[in-house]
Order: sequence, then structure tokens, then C-alpha cells
Amino acid sequence: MKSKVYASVIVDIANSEVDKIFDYRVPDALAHLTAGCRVLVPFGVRDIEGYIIGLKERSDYDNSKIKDIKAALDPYPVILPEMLRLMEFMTARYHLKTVDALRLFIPSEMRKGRVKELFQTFVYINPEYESFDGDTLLKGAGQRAVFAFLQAEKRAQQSFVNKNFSAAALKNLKEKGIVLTESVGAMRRPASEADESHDIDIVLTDKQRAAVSAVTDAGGYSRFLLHGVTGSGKTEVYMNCISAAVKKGRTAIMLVPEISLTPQVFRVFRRRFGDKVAILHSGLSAGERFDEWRRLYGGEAVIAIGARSAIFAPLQNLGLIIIDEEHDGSYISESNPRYFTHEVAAARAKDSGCPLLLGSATPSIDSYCETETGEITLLELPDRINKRRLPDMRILDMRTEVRRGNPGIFSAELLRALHECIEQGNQAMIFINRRGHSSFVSCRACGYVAKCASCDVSLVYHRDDETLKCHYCGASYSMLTECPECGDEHIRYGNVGTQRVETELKTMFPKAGILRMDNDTTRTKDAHLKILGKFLRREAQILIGTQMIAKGHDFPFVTLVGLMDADLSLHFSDYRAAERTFQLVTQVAGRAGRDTQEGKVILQTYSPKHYVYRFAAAGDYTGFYKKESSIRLATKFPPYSKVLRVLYSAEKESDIGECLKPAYERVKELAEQNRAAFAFLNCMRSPVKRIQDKFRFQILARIMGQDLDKIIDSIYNIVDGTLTNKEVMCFVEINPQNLN
DNA sequence: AGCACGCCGACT
DNA sequence: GTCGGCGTGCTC
Repeated sequence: MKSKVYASVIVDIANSEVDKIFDYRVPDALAHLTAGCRVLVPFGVRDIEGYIIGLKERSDYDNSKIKDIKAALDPYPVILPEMLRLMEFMTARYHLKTVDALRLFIPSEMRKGRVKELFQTFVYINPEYESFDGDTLLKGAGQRAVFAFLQAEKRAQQSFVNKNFSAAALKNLKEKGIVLTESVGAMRRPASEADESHDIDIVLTDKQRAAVSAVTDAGGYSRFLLHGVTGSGKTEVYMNCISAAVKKGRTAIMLVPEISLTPQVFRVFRRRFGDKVAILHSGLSAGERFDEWRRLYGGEAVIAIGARSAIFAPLQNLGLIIIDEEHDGSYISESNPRYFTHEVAAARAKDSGCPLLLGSATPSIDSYCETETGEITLLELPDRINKRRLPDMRILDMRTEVRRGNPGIFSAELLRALHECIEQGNQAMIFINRRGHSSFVSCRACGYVAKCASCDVSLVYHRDDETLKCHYCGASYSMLTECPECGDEHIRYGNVGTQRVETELKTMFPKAGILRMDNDTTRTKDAHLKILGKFLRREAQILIGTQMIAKGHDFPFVTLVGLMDADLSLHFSDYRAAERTFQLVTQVAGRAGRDTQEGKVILQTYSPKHYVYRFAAAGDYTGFYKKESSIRLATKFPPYSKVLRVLYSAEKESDIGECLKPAYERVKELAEQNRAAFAFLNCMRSPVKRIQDKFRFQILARIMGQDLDKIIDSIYNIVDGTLTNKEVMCFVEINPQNLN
């Protein structure tokens, strides 16, 4: 007699109540099912999609209550074995619900009965019509084109025809019976024998070659940090490493910040690797994303390039993972499934026995610290390829401007430089890391400050539509004409934002073309590319923007870069403020003088002596690192500890207290037992006390030492165990990006 | 998450 | 008398 087989199933419902394994019987008809398959299972009174994460011979659950799996949802296991292992890692490390991890691994289009088959549909002309003349047989030009194409090609993928011809025409032809379809299972196949026809190796510098061989000779899991200034040729190193991995018959993932996924990047990689590369970016439609996923799953594409989530690409036999611009904040997932891409990438690399290559001009303090302890191997590209020197950076003390009787937002030197730059027919970029017109509006007479009704923050004046906006909940109010408290008509404008810079520059430079790029002007699809394209074609001379203009494009005619208020990110109450400012200033400086002309950077600040600016102006990363890391060590901040925040929010303060108080008590006990591990522990109202009508409280801790991970795990458990009121939202953050 | 079961108010 | 409010509890 055959032994009964049971399946461990995770149901596709994102709720902690059902975040556990449910056992089902595998009927004989579905005996082919394996771990990683999606299935339909009876759950309560209804049927639910689920994921088999394992098979077993017996179940501990009451056997009489166990039901049969109803059906298989796909012809193949969509979750690869390595992804099941990654799921284990992520659920344990980040206390994720199992489904939340699993959902990251497959295209969302696959779930809840949408596009689900892993089939490719081919179309071909019905043999009865094969020899007909399309022009006499058919009327529409669309149908004739499809017919002619199929006559020549015999057989083609339906998606290809839909994309390149008219989908409607094809549909008509199918209805008439002139075109037939055939579905073929997208069979799994090993990474295809490398077709290197596009793969032309460029001559590398000695330093580049050394970096490439360090990575390709690693022969197993190890981590590298490629520290190279802008223009030092990091991309060539990446491409050569990828090429080497592919030549060995292995696959590769390269992560880049979403903002750098530009058509230029696609072109470079497509030219080099052709169809073997799949590109996953936010611009893809649901169907396109699914197609790219399927090409990777099927082994048709062996290189995945994309933003953060591309780390979950369905690739087997990984030979390399690259994280470009590794210091970028977008690698930290700050909502729903919260995770650190660096850690996930390391887990995948370790599992596959392959190198993980991080790259940056301004590495994160965390990563660089690990090169000191030897956990990461440092690779350096100190020279710009064309030996051009860094732009001249002027640090301008805005306090002396005020003393000299210049109350404006622009220093005399920046204005002079702007005039000169435009007269010479060059371009300038002006950075101001704050959108809107002014950060707040207040009454000159009584001091009233306009605030959001639902959030504890002041409203930002937006001149475009004469509104006051809340940057937390998005609420919009009409602009004040008089003070609602005292009726005075004199309104004071707070700190300068992009819109204010734009209006002032427009009056000062009426003939210059001025573009603005920030969250407000890039709402619509491809707006980024449109603005950047205009600037690149020199349809404007000045580009004003937030940090979103700091990355990506090279503008050969930009000779001047101005930072309106560099201190903005510096005085944030955040241990990473200096690090972020250094990265921003360095990145911004890299925009100036990239071509034949020498560049100039003007940095307006009220703290001209700050070490961040000194090191940034000198282009001295290691100097900055030494200073910054010694401060972090002395103050017990990351990377020498972990900051942990438990954030509670609810409409009623009393509800929060119900959960927070017992949790805090128990964390305090834990701290008593591990005195050395706790550098800080406190419980307080969050700096932003209320967002969207919900009050916010937090437990804040800094934890260090070798038991760190264990202690954090205990805190997760304490929080889970004390979350008794379901009106209360609560989550744990490790090293949060902001402490609002 | 859903959906059923279950125990109290205002309607044909 | 019953329709229906949404509190509670369960789903292999």
C-alpha cells in the first residue's frame, strides 16, 4: 500500500491569525505536486490559493479533519527550492508572515486567479488558408499585415504579434478560423549555452581588471565593496563580472536604485548581453513584468537587472549578485515586508555560493566598516577614467551674507556665477532639498502657524495652486489670506523650497529657460525623463530640483552646481544626517564639469566649518569615514549598535497605552538582564505626535554586543505577545531611516 | 482575511 | 414574532 502524502500549505491570506502551516492530503491524481507549487485548497467554507512549502508522510493534526488539495494552479513549482530557503531566512530575521515573504517571489499577476499559466501561446495560419493571398482574402490593413507576417514566419509567439502588430486584428483572424493557436508549456531548461556574440570586452584599466579578477576568482560566497569615484568605470567592472559568471553557465542579479533604471542603462546592458538580460522596473505593465519573470524562470534570460525587488528574481544557479550605489536608501524596505536588501542578497549569495559585489562612490558607513573588520573585501578605483579632476567646491558662509546686508536666499557669489554660466551658454543645476514654496506659513502679528487638521505638522505653501499641503497625509487646504486667529493680513513665509527658488530665479533671469523637478512636477508617468530630456537638449539653462536630480544623468554642459541649503539634511535629528549630507554633496558635485569645461560647485551653508563640508570639498571619503565612524563608536550608534524603534499608532491614546505599557515593562526587564547590551532605552511620544488622526508613541532603544540579534528577537516576541488591542497599529523598525 | 454562528434592538 | 446589527472565533 502506498504511504499517504501530506502537504504543508501556507494559505494566501495575509493575516497573522492564519500565518501558520495547514496540512492537506495530496490526492493520488496530484501526486506530482512538490514543494513550491501553488495549489487550490478548501479552507473553511471556501477555496483559497495556497503554497506547498513541504511534503511529509504523516501529519500531527487530527487526521479526520484533514482535507484534500483540490487542484494544482500551475504546471510547475513556481517557488524554487532556493526561494523556499530564502523565505525561511526572511521570516526568521524580519518576523515576516510567511505569505508576505512568498508573495515577494512571484509576480502579483499570478495570484488570485489572474494570469496564471506558465504557458506560451503560439499562433500560426490554419493550413487550409496557408496558400491564400492575404490581400484578396482580408480587408483590414492590420489583418493583412499579421497574415503576411505569419505567412513568412510560419509560427510566432502570440505576445510578440500583439505587441508588434494589432492585437485586435489577430483576435479577428482567430475568430474567423484563419489563425490557430497552440499553447506550449514553458519548460524549465538550464541556462542556455552562452551566446556571447554581443559580448565584446572593452579594454580595462589595471585597477578595473584587478577588481574583476578578485570577484571572478572568489570561487564561492564572499563579499566585495567596489569603492570608485563617479566616472571611474564601475559599470565596466560590473559587466565583466556578469559576463564571467554567464560564461561559466551561471546567472546574475544586478540591483540599481529605481531612479537609475533609465533607457540609457537598458541600452548599455542590452547591447552587451542581448536577450539574456531581463529588466524589471516600475514602468513595466503587469503583463510585461510577468513576461520578464517568466523569461528568468524558464532560463531564457539569465541576468536580472532591477530595483530592490529584483533580488527575488527566480534564478537558479546564481553566480553573482551586484548592488550598485549600495549606500542608496531605496535598498531598505520601510513598509510591509520590511527587509534589508543587503542582508537578503548576502543570504542568497551564501546559499548559492557566489560573490556579492557592492559598489558606490560614497559607501555607506555600515558597509565600509565591514571592510575594516575584513568581512568585506575592499576594491578601489581611485581614478577617473579620463583623469579629469574634481570640480572646484566653494563653501559659502550664509551668515556673512546676512551681515553684509543680503537678506535674499541667494548669495552674491552664486548669483554672479549663475550670470556668468548662462552668458557663456552653459547650464546650471540648483539643488534645494525641500519641495513646495516654503516649509510653513505663519502670522507676523500673533505667531500662528498653519497646521494640518489630521497630523501634527505644519503645512507647506505650494504656489502652483495657491494651496497649503500636508506632506504626511497629502491633505490640501486653501492658502491663507489673513490669520485665522487674529485676522492680521501679514503672512510670513518659512524656509525656502523648490517653488520659491523657481519664482525668484524667474524674475532674476527672465530670459533663461528654467525647469523644476521635484515630487510635484514628476507625478505623471515618465515626467522625470521628459524634464531630464529637455535639460539634456539644452532647452533650458537652469534645472532646479530636490535630490532626485542628484543621481543618474550626465549633462555635459553643466558647469555650475548650486546647493541652496546644504544644511537641510545635516541638522536632522538622525544619526545618519552627516553621512547622508556627505553622500548628497558628493553626488551633487559629481554633476558639475563632466565634459571639457571645468565645473564649479557653490555650497551655501550656515555651518561652513562642519567636517562634512571639509571632507566633501576635498573629495576625501576615507577622511570622512574615519571621522564619522569614530563619532558613531563614541556615541554607540550604528554600525556599532542597532537602533530599534517600536512604533505604536491608534486613534485613541488609551488604546495605545494598553499595548505599549506592558511591552515597555517587559523590554525594561530584558534590559535589566542585559545591561551591557542596552546603550539606550526609552519610551515616548513620537516626534510627529499625530499622523492622519492617529496618535503615535514609540519605544526607542540602541542595542549592541554579540547577543544583539537574540535580544532583538526577544523584543519582536514581546511586541507580538502584548499587541492585544486590534485598534492599535504597531511595527518594529531596525535602524529606521527617519525618526518622525 | 472572510465567513458563520450567536445573541440583543426596531420593523412588517 | 423575525430581520439584521456586528462581536467572537475558526479555518488543516
